Amino acid sequence: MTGDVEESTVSGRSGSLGNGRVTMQQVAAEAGVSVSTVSKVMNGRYGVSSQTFDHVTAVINRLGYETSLVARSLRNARTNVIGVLVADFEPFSTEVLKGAADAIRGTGYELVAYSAGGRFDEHVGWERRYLSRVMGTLVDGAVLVTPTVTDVQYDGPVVAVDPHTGRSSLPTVAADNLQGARMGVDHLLSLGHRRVGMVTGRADLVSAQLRERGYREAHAAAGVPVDESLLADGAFDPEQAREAARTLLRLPTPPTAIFAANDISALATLEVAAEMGVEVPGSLSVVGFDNIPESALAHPPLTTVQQPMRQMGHDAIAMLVALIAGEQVDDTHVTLETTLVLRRTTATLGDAS
Amino acid sequence: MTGDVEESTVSGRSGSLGNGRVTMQQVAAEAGVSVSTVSKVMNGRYGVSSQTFDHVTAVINRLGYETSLVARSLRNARTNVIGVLVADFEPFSTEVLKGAADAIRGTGYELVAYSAGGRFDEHVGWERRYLSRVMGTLVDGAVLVTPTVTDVQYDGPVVAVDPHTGRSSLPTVAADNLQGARMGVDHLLSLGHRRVGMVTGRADLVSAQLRERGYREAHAAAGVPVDESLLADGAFDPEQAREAARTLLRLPTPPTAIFAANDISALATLEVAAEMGVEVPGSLSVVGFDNIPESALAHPPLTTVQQPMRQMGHDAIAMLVALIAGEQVDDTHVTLETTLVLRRTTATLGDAS
DNA sequence: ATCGTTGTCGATAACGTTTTCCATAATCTC
DNA sequence: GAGATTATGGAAAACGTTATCGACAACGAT
Repeated sequence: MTGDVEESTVSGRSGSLGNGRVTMQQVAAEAGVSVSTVSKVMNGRYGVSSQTFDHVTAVINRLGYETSLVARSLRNARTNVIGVLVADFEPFSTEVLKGAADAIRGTGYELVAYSAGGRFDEHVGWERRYLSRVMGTLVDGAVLVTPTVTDVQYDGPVVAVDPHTGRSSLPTVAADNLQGARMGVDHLLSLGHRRVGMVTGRADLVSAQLRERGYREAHAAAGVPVDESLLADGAFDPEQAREAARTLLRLPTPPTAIFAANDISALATLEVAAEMGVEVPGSLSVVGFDNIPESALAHPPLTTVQQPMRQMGHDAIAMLVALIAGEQVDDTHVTLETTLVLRRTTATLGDAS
Repeated sequence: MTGDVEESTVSGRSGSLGNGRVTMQQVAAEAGVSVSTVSKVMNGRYGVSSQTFDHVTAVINRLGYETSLVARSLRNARTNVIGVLVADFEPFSTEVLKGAADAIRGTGYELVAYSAGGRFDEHVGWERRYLSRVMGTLVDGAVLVTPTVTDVQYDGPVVAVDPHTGRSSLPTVAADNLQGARMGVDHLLSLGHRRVGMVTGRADLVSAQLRERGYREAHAAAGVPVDESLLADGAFDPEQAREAARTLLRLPTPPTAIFAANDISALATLEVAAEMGVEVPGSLSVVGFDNIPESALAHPPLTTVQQPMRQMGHDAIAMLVALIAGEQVDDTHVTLETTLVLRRTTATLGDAS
């Protein structure tokens, strides 16, 4: 009656099949029942006596049977997997991934990450092709974390986590670039700075445009006119940002503060300042945008506008799960607040410390 | 005869099916051929005239048909996907992932990353369960990048990228911890230091043991006796490493150099030195291990022993692909050389700069 | 004693491919 | 022009599940 009987019967039989894996048929044969019954046992369905349940369970364990997920997926037309497509494993997407991994817990979905491997720009439309390939066959839904996702269109359950756009045809989770930039520049202005320079970002990205707009709006709100010569193109690129910072600091009357569209750019600005012997924050205040991990380690530690990256990943998954479940999602364009992280690169104007 | 005819026939029909995706049946029906033929066209198999080939291709494009990967996998008993299991998306595993993503190109495999989401230690044996679940059903092979993979056993194509062990029952790609540690300590010794302290790592990990052994061997080779009071337990933990560094620097005759088993520990040591007013590298030289991205940003930038993380990911994939193909792999325990990255935390003994 | 009920279990048809094999039509050889 | 060869297309069986439904025994109720 008990399980001991199971243990003694047919021992090495399962190992006989070449390379393969134990199948449900084999379990059924071994247990002397039908595959239907084994299936029921595996899924805890109603309609099997506790006797046979125990018996089949014992056989399953003994044979080390694991259900074939592809067969199940084929049959059920769903995979219970959510895919996250990242352009590359850089700090931003990695943080988003962590948030997503956190949010996936308890949803019944598995999370897998696909990386385009950096070569993203080479293949325009990669996202599109990726989506048509894996959606509905490998994953039930997808989160896109790619730099230029704006033009992607897709009808299935897909949400874009977008550091660079507030809006797209896809459901989106993004940070409030405008508000963040305004806040960062406001901070500088309230410190007494009147000549605030800006290292701008890639002109084609909405995020960069919004951040510049925030810069202007902050000035307008404070009644400070914008000196156009104080804006230099950094293009979200370290090298170009360095160049932009140099341009700014070599001005006849250089700015006393610089707002960078990017932490990368802000870090570059810091380097240039150090090169030129400009004290930060003594003679120059700097504010960045993003709050990538490196910012805290810079010298001095960078004051910056933080995007809630983990939160973005989290919310994206939550929204996607709702979307897949067919629930009515009220707002498909979530905008998350940014926060100002005060560190040591800003000081009141004229303050030598 | 040409393709124009295709464009004009049946237009909106494909959109009629509820949620679904275009299937091969539909393409076949639409093109007026059998599914076999469509399959042949999709896979470029022999036995279809160029006429029908073009015709079917046109229909495929018009309907936007994509082959169902799960059905294909079920039929072929292979998925053409390789999985990488990481404990968490921290710097080390992220770098490995990049190397892997790079190596996967052109192999015909797709790469997906699974994260245990940090909660790794909570579930002992997670790797085991993961493997039995996904292997042979979602992936054809797997790379394990987990902290304590030593005890995992599995017969399928699996290779472990292991920062902490030179050997395990699984095929392994690892860095040469012994040689690296010896090199790091050697550097210190050759700079004239005679009292070299060590902040050791987690005693249960082979990597930590090897690094300590390297420390001792370097001393032996240089004919310098090891003062046991100069070893303090850092346990690969920031807090504990700080404590260890404090202990070392408060010694009656403190060390003039410290070798840390870890960059994390080295960074902690740097902090403690700053706290206590000990000049680096003026009064204290420091060498770390790993070369995580943060090290370059520390102040002063950390001299450290670099593990070739990208390379490890790359080699792991290469080996795994060979394993899956059933090729004879000569050495299943690859050990990669480490290199010393000289930055600014080391100086000759007594040199005030 | 007969007739529903319930409780168990198994046959079977999908799911969307790929592949092997067979049927036909077209072409070639003598 | 008859038989053999070659091209082309399709039928059907698998891959390993799950869900629906029907079969059957055992049982209580009338």
